[in-house]
Amino acid sequence: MDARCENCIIRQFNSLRAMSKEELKKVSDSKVTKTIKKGESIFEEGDKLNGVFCVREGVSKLSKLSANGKDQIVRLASKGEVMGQRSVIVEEISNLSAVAVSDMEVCFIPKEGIVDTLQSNPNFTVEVLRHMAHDLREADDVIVNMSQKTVKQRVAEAFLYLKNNFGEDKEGYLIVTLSREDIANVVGTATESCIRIISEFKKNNYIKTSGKKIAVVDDKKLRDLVEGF
Amino acid sequence: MDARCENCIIRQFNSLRAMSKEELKKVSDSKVTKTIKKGESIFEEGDKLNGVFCVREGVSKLSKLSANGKDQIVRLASKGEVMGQRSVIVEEISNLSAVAVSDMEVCFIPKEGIVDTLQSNPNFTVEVLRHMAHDLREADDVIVNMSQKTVKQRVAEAFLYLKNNFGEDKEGYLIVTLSREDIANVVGTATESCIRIISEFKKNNYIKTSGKKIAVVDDKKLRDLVEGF
DNA sequence: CTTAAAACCTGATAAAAATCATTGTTTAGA
DNA sequence: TCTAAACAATGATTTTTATCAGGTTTTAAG
Repeated sequence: MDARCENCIIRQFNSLRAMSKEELKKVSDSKVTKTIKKGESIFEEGDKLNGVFCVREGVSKLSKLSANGKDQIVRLASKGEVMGQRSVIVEEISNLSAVAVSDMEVCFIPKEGIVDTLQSNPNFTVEVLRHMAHDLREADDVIVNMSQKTVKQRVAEAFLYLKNNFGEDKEGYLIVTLSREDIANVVGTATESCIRIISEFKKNNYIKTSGKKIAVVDDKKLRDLVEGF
Repeated sequence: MDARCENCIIRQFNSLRAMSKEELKKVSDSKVTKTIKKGESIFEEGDKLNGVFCVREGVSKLSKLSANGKDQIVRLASKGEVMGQRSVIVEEISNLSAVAVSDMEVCFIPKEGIVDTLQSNPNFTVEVLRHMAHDLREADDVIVNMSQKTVKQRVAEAFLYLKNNFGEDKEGYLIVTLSREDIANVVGTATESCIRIISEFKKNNYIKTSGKKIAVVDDKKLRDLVEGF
């Protein structure tokens, strides 16, 4: 039994703590660890998933292809998060693609381990349910942001999100380094528009850049912008 | 025990079918029925909900106020749907407001009935979980639509949605009649922009109107528009 | 180190959408 | 049935955003 993976499961699924020791052992024992290089795909929209993926190291983007050929990034998953739960629970093919944004290490948990526990351990199920209810609430917020905020506000929000959720290095640069195109795809805009806004933020000293790395310099100004001042 | 309400619970919560007879009876017996007039509020963003509301008759809009003062309608709930589940499950204050779009009849189910069953009946919990996983997937789709489709495409989509989900009367007019402002708030646009697009659709004979009632005339053209032709 | 490809950036322009202003039309209530 | 308020519609204008076209810089592979 791999303690790191167990922790990963517990933290990531955010609910597996309700599993009994034996259940957890069973799940953890059946895990398979994979190394994935930046840019490689973990699963694709339309794939049938036979289990869930826990992120141990690195960051993955979960995206959906839109009719016009653009990818919309729906969320980012990093250490301690699980990908593919929904598809496993509803037994549908995946509605999202997962692609590594940095070199990654993920562990795969076959669905049997999950599904069995769902059936037999109500506490576990309630915990998963709580987690999903929380995600759904966040999705409501994203919908409101997407439809009511300007591109500029959404870009500002994206930087604050990256800072608060993934942190910054000693020099203040965001740990998660996305390409301009990826940022545009998170925000739902054209890459050029995104770059223009980044240039403007840089000129205003809201952020600074070094290569493709970005650092938030003026938190407050970005927050004000998001709030509409 | 009120058979109509029982049906309402079963269909709406979409998962309560997994409840045992006794559980269902207990829940149904504790129900309170309310009549709500068009325009009246059922609950507000920020309210603490002590139970869920089943819609028996009429339609309600579930919306969230954005920073710029506009309401974003996140979904519409009609006969057989439940409002407030998420807040009850995660025991958080409501993130949405529910306002009647037509005269309504709703029944209130105190949270104890739900929460007890969640703890004790794994099948029920798994069903609720499935339902929520499904909603989350739909939310992903909405996010992609909002960020990647034009306002015109979203308006077209809204009419198709209203037709397919709530139906039309003998003359072909949509049963759910929303104000232009409400349509704009579903689509996430300015009321005037929405009206302009409605006028254009009318001119092109995609739809026809009679007062504030709207009828889809050319399904295919609207679908083509949504798909980007 | 060289070089090709990918990523980034900027300007010009066009298209989409929001806003402001005004008028016409419905609707509900006195 | 009259009237004020709410709603719908449209024009003019501005702002926002996308698109196209062309550069420069960065990156990775030989």
